[in-house]
Amino acid sequence: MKTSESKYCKCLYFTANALARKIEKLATESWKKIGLAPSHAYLLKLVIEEPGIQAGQIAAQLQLTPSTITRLIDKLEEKKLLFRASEGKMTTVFPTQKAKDLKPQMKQCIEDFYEKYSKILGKEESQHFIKNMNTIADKLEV
Amino acid sequence: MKTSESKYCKCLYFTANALARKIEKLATESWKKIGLAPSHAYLLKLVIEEPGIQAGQIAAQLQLTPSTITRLIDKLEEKKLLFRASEGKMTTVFPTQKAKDLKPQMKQCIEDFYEKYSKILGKEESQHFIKNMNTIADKLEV
DNA sequence: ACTTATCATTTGTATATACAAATAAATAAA
DNA sequence: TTTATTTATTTGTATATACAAATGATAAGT
Repeated sequence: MKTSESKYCKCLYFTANALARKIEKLATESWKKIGLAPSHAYLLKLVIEEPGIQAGQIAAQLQLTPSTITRLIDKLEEKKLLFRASEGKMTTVFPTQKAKDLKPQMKQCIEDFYEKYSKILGKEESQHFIKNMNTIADKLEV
Repeated sequence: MKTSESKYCKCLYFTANALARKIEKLATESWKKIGLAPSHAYLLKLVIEEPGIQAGQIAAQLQLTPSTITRLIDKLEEKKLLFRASEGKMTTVFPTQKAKDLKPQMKQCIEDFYEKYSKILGKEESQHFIKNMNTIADKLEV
């Protein structure tokens, strides 16, 4: 059933969640080539771009709670894609060589995802929509 | 950090998820009065409106997988808010009296949520935005 | 210097969600 | 009528996420 045909299509909660799930699915497809869940992929990308970034900063950038970041880092550490280095009470995170080697393929996945959705939604429209979502998310900030 | 300040604010995946989480939070607040998670609340509302609705139809309406619906019904059954009645291979679901009694309070929660977000986003804008999300979700339909 | 407060991270626990496999019922094919 | 196929739901298992409490490290107050 299409979202707009659902009884709850008028509800902000329902609509936003249904949309996020569909986008998640699309993203998952694109990242499947390198066997990473989208959230893992974006965290890894961040660490590759800023080696030594602090866990707390990752949380802020990805807008996830610190505990979620701990769990994500755990998984990526298991996969030997990054490692922690403690500095006092802080935890800093670095990419492994394996992760660095993945960089071009990751870029490919991102492009793939971008192509996929802009083909469906249009380049202009999707950019505009993303901006729109950001504006609204910022307004909802507590 | 605001969504628009994140490094990933240009990414559809990231933005849609961050937004959904913020909206979830807002909705959770509104439903807290009667101690229901938003997803539970919407499922229950659906069953109250259509007593005897089939599990599969609930899944279609809420755009969740059948297994997720099973789990949600389990929880609501534990709370004595609804009950299953098997009809052959189908499962139909009915609200209990307790659920029916909650109806006015549920209405209140929905209104509260609506007031909350339209105060922040504007009535017009939020309606428009919801429509926009539906359109996009439909385009992403496989 | 010692105690207390604060801060960053992790752990314990709980929830929502999904996929794949299992089950159970209804329908079609033989 | 038995067997095979399809359909609806549930179960087993796994993931992402969060909140609250615990831990460990620094900083502040005395």
